[in-house]
Amino acid sequence: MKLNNVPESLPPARSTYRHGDLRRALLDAGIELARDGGPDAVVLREATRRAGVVPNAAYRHFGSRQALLWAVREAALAAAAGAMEKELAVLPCDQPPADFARAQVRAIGTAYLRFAQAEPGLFRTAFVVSAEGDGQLGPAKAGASGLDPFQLLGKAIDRLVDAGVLDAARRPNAEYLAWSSVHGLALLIIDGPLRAMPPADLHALGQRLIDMVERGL
Amino acid sequence: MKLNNVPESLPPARSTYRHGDLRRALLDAGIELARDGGPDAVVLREATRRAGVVPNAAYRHFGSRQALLWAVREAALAAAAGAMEKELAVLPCDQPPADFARAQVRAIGTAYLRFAQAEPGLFRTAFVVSAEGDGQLGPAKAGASGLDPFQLLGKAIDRLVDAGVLDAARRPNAEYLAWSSVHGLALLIIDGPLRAMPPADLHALGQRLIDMVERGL
DNA sequence: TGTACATCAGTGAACGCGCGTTCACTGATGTAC
DNA sequence: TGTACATCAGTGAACGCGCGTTCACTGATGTAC
Repeated sequence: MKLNNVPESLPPARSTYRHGDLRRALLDAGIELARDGGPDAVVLREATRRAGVVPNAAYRHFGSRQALLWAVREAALAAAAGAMEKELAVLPCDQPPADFARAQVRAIGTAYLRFAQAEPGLFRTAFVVSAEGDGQLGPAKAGASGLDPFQLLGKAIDRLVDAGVLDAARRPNAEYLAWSSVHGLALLIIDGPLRAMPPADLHALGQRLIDMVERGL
Repeated sequence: MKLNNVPESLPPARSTYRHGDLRRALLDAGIELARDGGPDAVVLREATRRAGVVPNAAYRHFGSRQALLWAVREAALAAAAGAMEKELAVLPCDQPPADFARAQVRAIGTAYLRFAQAEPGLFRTAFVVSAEGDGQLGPAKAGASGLDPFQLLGKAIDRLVDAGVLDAARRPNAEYLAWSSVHGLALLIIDGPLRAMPPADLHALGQRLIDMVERGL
């Protein structure tokens, strides 16, 4: 398999001196790293390696490792938002407003859980801000609708109020209650004691959790 | 301030060749590190430094860094269990069984949230198993009652069934639903978007969450 | 259309860091006689 | 009660690792004349 003189499994050596779009390549590599190992796996040197470039070349495009990590996180948030929008898009519109509003909230919760299971690394990169992140997290990036995952949830809960399903007095901070439940379950699943549960059971448990939130909110 | 010739802020140099109880000292240092920085901060070299001992001395007592981390984690779990037991102990017993059972579940949830806020580093060490932990986590260590936090929750939910508050059909896996909610909120608080919320509001939100779970279970 | 030049993306080499872990050692302790 | 000795807790020195980051550079590109 040694058709050329570069070690296999390395990206093909560039023929050009300039890369073309190194920023994009580094970001893609970073996303791949996050996908496989979560935020801690997003490492400058490995990203440059995958892009077929010398380590310090990254500094033309990202001021620091943190800057790259933030960019990856934005991509992860956008991916999560996209997953939610996709789940919302398939909902039938021809139903009573109350049912529709409820279905939207359920869809968002379901999408959150599905995303966590399908892409645990990206999920952790998007939503498990490590302690050193502090207050530095900028405005989260959006899906196609221009809304980030948290805003999507907020809007869905607003619609619950509009449809008369949720008492307006209970509205304030309700998104945090819903988010907590679904976020906690996601974590128990992706690296907690629920790791070993079969996917079908996990889905059923997720739906029970969402039932619980719907009833309890 | 240089009364002796050792750098300040270092533990006083031992006069004896043997340490006395190095294992304990390393464990204590590890717990302190976890308290300040979570599981990732539990670092062999720093623990030995704090114990006033050369780095490799640790290997007389712990086979690896992981072994120390597990010991610290057990201590953190025991601390969490202890906090729950304390919260349970102050509950008045002279109330209807249904109310009592409910109060016990609430007490456990409240203690969980309080523990997360009071000791975020230990909380993360106990309950946020990093992905590389895999299946290696042994049986969790216990509080005074001999039960770990999860078992305490399980028993409390059993009592909910016994008291007729929770339908037996809903019992299976119910602890995971409750745990998810409270676990998620704890994480949103200790290193999520709720970091900045005033403690009083956080407590209120926690109680609303527990209300939600109680109603929705 | 052709040439001089400024720009700046990627190179090459090196830095200091702290980590986990291994090796052969030394010297205080407690036990057997 | 005193001495020889085995045990094994802690020492000293070193290893290799991968990381983020800085420096002075080089050479392809695109623009101005």
